[in-house]
Amino acid sequence: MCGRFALSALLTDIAEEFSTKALPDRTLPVDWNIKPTQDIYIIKNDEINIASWGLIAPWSKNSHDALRSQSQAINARSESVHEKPTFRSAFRTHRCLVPASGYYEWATELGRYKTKQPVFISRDDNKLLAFAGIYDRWISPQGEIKDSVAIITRDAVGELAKVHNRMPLFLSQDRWSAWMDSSLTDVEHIRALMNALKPDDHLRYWPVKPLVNSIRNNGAELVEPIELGEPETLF
DNA sequence: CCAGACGTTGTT
DNA sequence: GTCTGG
DNA sequence: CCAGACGTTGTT
DNA sequence: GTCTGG
Repeated sequence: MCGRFALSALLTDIAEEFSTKALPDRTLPVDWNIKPTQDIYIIKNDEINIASWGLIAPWSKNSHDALRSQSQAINARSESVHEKPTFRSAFRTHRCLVPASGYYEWATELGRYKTKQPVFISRDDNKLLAFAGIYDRWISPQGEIKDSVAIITRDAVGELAKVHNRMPLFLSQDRWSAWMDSSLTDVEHIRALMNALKPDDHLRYWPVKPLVNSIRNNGAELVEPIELGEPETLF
């Protein structure tokens, strides 16, 4: 799954990597502990925008409902995103990418690490990760505009399955433009874009200190590899 | 018909 | 807003 | 995702 | 134990 991530690249680097022309009207600080409901960058076609992480249910009646609903919708399952009331409209017409330097996963019972051991996952080629996302715009009764976004997940594969049974859905560069093409509304066609040949291509991971657990902690030390005394090799 | 959910994760 | 369960 | 609250009264 | 907020 994906419930915490890092983005330490500068806006100009993100723009270069995703070939975007338009930049947002403000800059977000680099952050090694990005959490749900926080503002993050999203990429839609050739522009970078800012949206709050966690999709606001379209029928939310006030800002409090909106906050609560988005805390519950930070991820959308790729298997069902096209039919869930909260997500289906955004899935049809508001697809985006979410750039990340890497993300955190907490090991689960059957994996290679002790349960709750945080692990940092990133690319082995220093490129940014591109999570598949869906966003939507919600307007409060007071007229406040809130853009929000959810990250799509799938079954974990390969090495990553030894850490956790779910992982974010990554889109390879050759699918970016089709994914972000809002004129593409055929649901089955869109769904087909989520079938990656190598869902874990270029990924690597290592255990990190539990500093990331608290949202009050931040800094590059959160992603530093650590040595674990006696790794449990169950495979 | 109205009321209440609408989401994901992991764990049992 | 729309669907499901009662 | 994890951490932290989970309650009421009266007073400022 | 479960929900909410960040």
